[in-house]
Amino acid sequence: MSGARHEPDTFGVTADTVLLTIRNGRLSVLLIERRYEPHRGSWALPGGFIERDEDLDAGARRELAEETGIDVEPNHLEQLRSYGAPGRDPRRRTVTIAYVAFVARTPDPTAGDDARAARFFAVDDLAIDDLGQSEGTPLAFDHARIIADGVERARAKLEYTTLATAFVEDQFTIGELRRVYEAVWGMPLHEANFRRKVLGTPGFVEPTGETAPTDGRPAQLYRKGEATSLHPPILRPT
Amino acid sequence: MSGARHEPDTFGVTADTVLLTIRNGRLSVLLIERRYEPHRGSWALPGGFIERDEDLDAGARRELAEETGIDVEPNHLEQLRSYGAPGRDPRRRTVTIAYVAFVARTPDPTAGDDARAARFFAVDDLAIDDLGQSEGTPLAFDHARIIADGVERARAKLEYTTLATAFVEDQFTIGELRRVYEAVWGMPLHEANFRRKVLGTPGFVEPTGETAPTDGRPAQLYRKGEATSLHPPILRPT
DNA sequence: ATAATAGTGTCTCTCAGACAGTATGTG
DNA sequence: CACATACTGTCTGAGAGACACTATTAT
Repeated sequence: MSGARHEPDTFGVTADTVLLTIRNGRLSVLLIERRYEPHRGSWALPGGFIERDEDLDAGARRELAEETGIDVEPNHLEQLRSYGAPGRDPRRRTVTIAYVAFVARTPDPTAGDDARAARFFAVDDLAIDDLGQSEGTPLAFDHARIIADGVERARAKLEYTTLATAFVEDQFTIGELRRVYEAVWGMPLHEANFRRKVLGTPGFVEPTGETAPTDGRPAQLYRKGEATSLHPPILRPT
Repeated sequence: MSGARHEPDTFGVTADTVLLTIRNGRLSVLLIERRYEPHRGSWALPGGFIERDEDLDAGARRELAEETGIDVEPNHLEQLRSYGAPGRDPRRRTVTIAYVAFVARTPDPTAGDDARAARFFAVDDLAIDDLGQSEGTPLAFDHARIIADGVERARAKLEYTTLATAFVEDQFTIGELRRVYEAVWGMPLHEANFRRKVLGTPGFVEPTGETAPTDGRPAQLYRKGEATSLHPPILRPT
């Protein structure tokens, strides 16, 4: 960090959150429709300016709750990365600290003051290309790029952590867990091998002894185990 | 991001870089001794305030060069994460965007204006504990934690990317590459299996046809291949 | 009965780890 | 020669992918 020779330039600092969940079997992200300029009427990530004495994580959580009514546990929120290109916000120089959150089913979002609407979009429908541009719904700022980076974080973390359990209810079946992987990775998985890998990874899941009805044979219910990282990892098929 | 209802608080934004290299077979980080308050006389990461119309990456690179005389290629610099706890800088509210850089041998650093000295420290000698506190050299701000996070990034990236080639010269032997892994991971690797894995990963390295003398039989020289990610990964032994 | 999903058993191929042995330089 | 490092060959065990088969529900 620099010495005190000249007064440093000032920035606005925002926190924007990529909240991901599975809706109707599809990986989905929570967006708001902006009520104010800039990008009024565009869809954007929920977020806003960090306050003077507020921790970054707390600010992300507060803004998410204010704009969408959804409150996430602090440990379900993790920093993604920061975006601060000059000109990314036409008002003034800003840096945004992007967060990702992974949740199971939530209550329907309710639009807060700064938002005209708040709802989930299936990530596929946004059709974000390699350059971080959405070919579907136009997104505010550089939020298409941020969403793409957040989705890639989720895809990578499924491989070597127990993140998938964040997307399902407290009790869940192996089939439900598999459908999380399939939704996030966007590909079908081999059912029998998936089961063998999950049950063969100590601490990933624990049986509860209960069963749940399905469209076929009822399934054993499990809950999240103590492990947080997977050894060995469950790798994406090539 | 919030609407325009109230004027947002302002932050100073800095970029600090964890520049890692291998010196004397040990993973080492470049630090400067601070000339000015706060933390005058403490060792710190090179970095400083981002300027008004400057991209974050460019600011990190500029500050690194100003304070240490070391200029890194932009593609050898990647964002680590941001740190912005209230009170982390006693002067004013700041957020720092931390970067990591991975380089082969560099010219010796030369202390710039804000630094009384600049030199490399073996990461082990800093003895950073799980809480991100250095038990050896006292470090300014939250830089011990940032260094620990940067080192963990390097350790993780060796597994699934060709990052190791950034730590060696343009031409290198398999033994040199193995010693990079050993220095970063802090453990000896099985020589024959390491060779088999590296040569069996398409695009990791390409033979040059030349040889280099060693303390034993001369070794084939290789250069970096086209691959950037490793399939399959080279996993850390348990 | 069929359809649908849960769950088991097993074969094969790849690959990591381990180890033995050979090759080629220096002192 | 001994010594050091580079390099090769091969065995074994773990695990991924593929497939066949059985189990248990609803309709």
